[in-house]
Amino acid sequence: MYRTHTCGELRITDVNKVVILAGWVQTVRKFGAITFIDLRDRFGITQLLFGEQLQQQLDENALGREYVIQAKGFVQERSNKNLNIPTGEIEVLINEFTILNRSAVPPFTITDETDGGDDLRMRYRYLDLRRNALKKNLELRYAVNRSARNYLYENGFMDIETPFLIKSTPEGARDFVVPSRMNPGEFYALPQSPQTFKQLLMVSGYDRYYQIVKCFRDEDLRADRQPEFTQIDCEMSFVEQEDILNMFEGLVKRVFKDVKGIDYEEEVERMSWEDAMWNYGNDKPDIRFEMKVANLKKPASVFTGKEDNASLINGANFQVFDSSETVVAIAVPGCSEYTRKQTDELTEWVKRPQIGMKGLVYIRCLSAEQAGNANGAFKSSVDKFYDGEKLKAIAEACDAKAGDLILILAGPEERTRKAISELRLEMGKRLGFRKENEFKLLWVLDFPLFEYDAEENRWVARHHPFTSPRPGDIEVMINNNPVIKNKEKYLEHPYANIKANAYDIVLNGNEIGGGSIRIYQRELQEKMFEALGMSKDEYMHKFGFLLGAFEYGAPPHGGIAFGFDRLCAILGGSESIRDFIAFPKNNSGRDVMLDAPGTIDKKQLDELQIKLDLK
RNA sequence: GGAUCGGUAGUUCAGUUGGUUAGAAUGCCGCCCUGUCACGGCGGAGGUCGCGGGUUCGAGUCCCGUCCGGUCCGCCA
Repeated sequence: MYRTHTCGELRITDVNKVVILAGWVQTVRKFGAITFIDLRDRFGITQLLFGEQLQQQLDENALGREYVIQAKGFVQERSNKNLNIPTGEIEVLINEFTILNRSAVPPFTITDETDGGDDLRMRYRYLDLRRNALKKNLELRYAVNRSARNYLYENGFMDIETPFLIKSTPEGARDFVVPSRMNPGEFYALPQSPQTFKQLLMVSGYDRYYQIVKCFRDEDLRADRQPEFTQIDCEMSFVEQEDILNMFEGLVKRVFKDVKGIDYEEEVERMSWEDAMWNYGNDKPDIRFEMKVANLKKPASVFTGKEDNASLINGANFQVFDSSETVVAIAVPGCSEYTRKQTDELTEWVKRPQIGMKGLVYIRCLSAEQAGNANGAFKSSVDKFYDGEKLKAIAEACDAKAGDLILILAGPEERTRKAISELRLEMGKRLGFRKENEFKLLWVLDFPLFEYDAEENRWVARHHPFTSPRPGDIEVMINNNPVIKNKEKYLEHPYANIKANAYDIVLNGNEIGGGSIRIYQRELQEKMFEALGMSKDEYMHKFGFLLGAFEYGAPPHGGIAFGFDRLCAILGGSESIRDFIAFPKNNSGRDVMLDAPGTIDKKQLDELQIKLDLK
């Protein structure tokens, strides 16, 4: 028997018990005739006390950090207690010990605040995983997993595995491919998601399917993006959007409860995609704080149902505003006393290449007290062009209050809207509005079904090609020719306004899941493929199996997929999903511990009949 | 594909306008220490300044190239 207890188990009530512990040496503290050793395993740390009679044996077999030892002794109350750890009231007075295995000196300290850099910790991931921080993350990940499975099980969902070796369907992300030895010259693709399989399962009648499943996309990485990642993939039959929203906000609430102990009682807010873009500049707004975008000017072709305030800023001979497609602003609360240095710093911030603005206009809304008069005052970087009255009108349009700092960006629609969204998030962060322990959910609905691809002059599916249009838009889709005759005026094409029967669930400004009600009729699915510019030959070749299945009684169905890694990261209060994956890849898609990917030998290539022709 | 920041002791970092023998902390090794828990004290070892080239009397420092790592843009239905 290696041990009678774990290193996190013993308490004051265990005093006088004879115990055997096994684990890793965390620290050795030697005091001449006695030695303390902190012994660590996954469950905790227990202090061992080696008395005088063992010192000679210790001198002959020096214990280094991370040595694996087994030690037998009896539990005694400490004379000096350490109330910072659960086992801190006791220690084990050791009679005998064995070194089970030695350890080389670790390249970094295995402590909560490690001295190791990212790269080093990745290369020695098996050591990094011994640290509390990563252990807590993986425990949290498992807790989310269990909570989701329990909820789905209780709601009649069934876990069904789907294959990893499937067919390449180059709509959307790039596939990872796997050569087939038995079928020379042919390749499997790894699934970007089990999308078509779960739809086929609905056709087969396996209503309420789920899977916590690896998905693969061969695209460039980010801190929150891995080439292989995990989804909670779900699908239901005989449902409409409302059923899905209820079922899966229930899932997230259950995870909050089980994992964080949070009762999320308020109703989950819902917002149209158009309102999200208009008010936040972003399709996944962080609604923990307000600071909504004020639309001072917009191009005529977008947000056709919305009104801007162009009359307030046009015609003042301020070229920047007059010549810009879009002028948007936010009123930052309580920042009217920003100094020139601070506004200059913000200007530099928006001019960084990632944001790409040419400059920043600000208006300081001084309170009566700050201005030293009864009415307050407005000080701006554009005082030359706008007098006090005009600035006041702009401030009102921005919903700014005395004491606010209005920040205004101007430029081309898409980039400027994105920039104001980034600026809003940055200011929210600086002002402490993005609280780590506050969680706010949001459904974003009514996405456009199509996006315009200027390079290929065609429509691409915003979500994926199996997403159905909103019920009212099905007719529009069927009755119109998808071909775009006038590139410049693609926004006037009927397809530009078709909305999808799709939904994203957003948590604190992060998309944690998304899904749609699917197309389940062959004719509409064919129309969709045509709309995306595919020939009949092409879509039959790629998706004939699905179209065939739709002819045999496909039920109405829809579903959702959650980004499991990202959900865990957010619940764990981290920006990076890598800390929540046991063995992640770096930002070049490499596993630096394995040094993968790697070359394969000639024999393997020959068997696959593959010849390399590297450029 | 592009931008940007970084690479100096085992590790995390500092290193001035280019100038003597490249420093600190921590870790490691040795000695001392009976109540520590970031133990303490004394001593010691430890460097191809990522790599290659260039400028210069002289390069960790400046220039060019390259490799590696971080972040971001494009991309990611």
